[in-house]
Amino acid sequence: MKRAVTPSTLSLAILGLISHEPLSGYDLRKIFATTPMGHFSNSPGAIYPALSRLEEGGLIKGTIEKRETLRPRQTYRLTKDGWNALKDRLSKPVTEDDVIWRLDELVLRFALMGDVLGRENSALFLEELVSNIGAYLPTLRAHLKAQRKQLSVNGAYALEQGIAKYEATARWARRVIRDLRKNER
Amino acid sequence: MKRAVTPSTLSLAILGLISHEPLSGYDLRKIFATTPMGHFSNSPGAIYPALSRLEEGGLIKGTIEKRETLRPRQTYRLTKDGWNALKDRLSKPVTEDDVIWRLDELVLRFALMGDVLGRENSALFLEELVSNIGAYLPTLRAHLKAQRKQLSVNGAYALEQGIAKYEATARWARRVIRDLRKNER
DNA sequence: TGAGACATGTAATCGGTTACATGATTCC
DNA sequence: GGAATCATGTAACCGATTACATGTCTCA
Repeated sequence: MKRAVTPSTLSLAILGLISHEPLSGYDLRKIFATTPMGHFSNSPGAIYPALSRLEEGGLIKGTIEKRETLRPRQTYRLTKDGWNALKDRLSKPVTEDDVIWRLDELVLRFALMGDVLGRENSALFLEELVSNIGAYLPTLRAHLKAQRKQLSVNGAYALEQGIAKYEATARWARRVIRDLRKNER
Repeated sequence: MKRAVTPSTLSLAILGLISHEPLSGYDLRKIFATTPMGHFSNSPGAIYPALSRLEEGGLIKGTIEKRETLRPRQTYRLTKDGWNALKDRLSKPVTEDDVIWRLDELVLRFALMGDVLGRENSALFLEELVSNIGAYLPTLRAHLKAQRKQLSVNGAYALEQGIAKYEATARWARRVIRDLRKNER
């Protein structure tokens, strides 16, 4: 019955969106197709199998609306296990590996955690993010300095793009931390 | 004999690195493991099969060094077809889809194109990039404005991170364009 | 003589992509 | 009645991940 659910980014996005309100596969496709929500394919070949896996894993439960008609619409909602799984994935500490390999997923986690973990925990998450970026940036800068000669001209510039991207993300995070704490009530 | 080669990002990275100097699978693994070169797995299960596919496709050719010994080292170099394929992939126009879905691959293309396409073409590539980012940013800002109410607090902030990332990349590109043109000789 | 770097591969598994397939409902 | 939108799915294929497997060479 219970099937292990692979913690893919897509499954996290689905859990997060469904936690907000019950959604059908078609709804999810529309969200991915028409909003800048992460970068997920809106192809049925990705979404419907993912929903099946989540349901087999016991994290979501589908209910058929408008039974009677053929081509019924099925909306999914989180089960208790699903809530726990979502909370776990959103609460994981931020690692330097996340910063290097999965920055987009970290931003997705932040986008989804508001309702689940609250404002102050969101701010703490961003503080972790800033601190990990702060730890990684010197590595990047050192690499640029040490390898300048071996790197091609364009290669060195590309590295600078990576550095600029992280600096911009850290600036954004610091600004949002202030905002979240200021508008606290 | 000739096998179609899927244009994955990994295959582009391999072609680009090999174009610079002949490399073995182990060399590639080391580069992916120890430098901030794109975000590629250094696992043998990804690299050796990719090399095989490229060789079957006639884009690269391996030569065994130190034959005699067991565990010989094999380095690969581009064939004429490989050069053409690399040039083609680096010369493709920048689309808005690339900007939305494959920004990292665009930066990789820039990093690799110096020797192949030259300085002025690199600058032209960045101009295309800047112009496509310029076309996409208003869409993103409009979405933020229009959806502000529907979006969760964190969701709106996350969108702002996306905007900040693109702005930083555009700033970087404009600076590099000036640099490339200034240091021209 | 043992650790660690050098060096290349395979096998099972799995998620995503692409393409295909089907049918209902709504609106002009 | 035809187009567009709503709505769900399957099948073939393929590349990446993970884990396993093997053996060499160098140096302390």
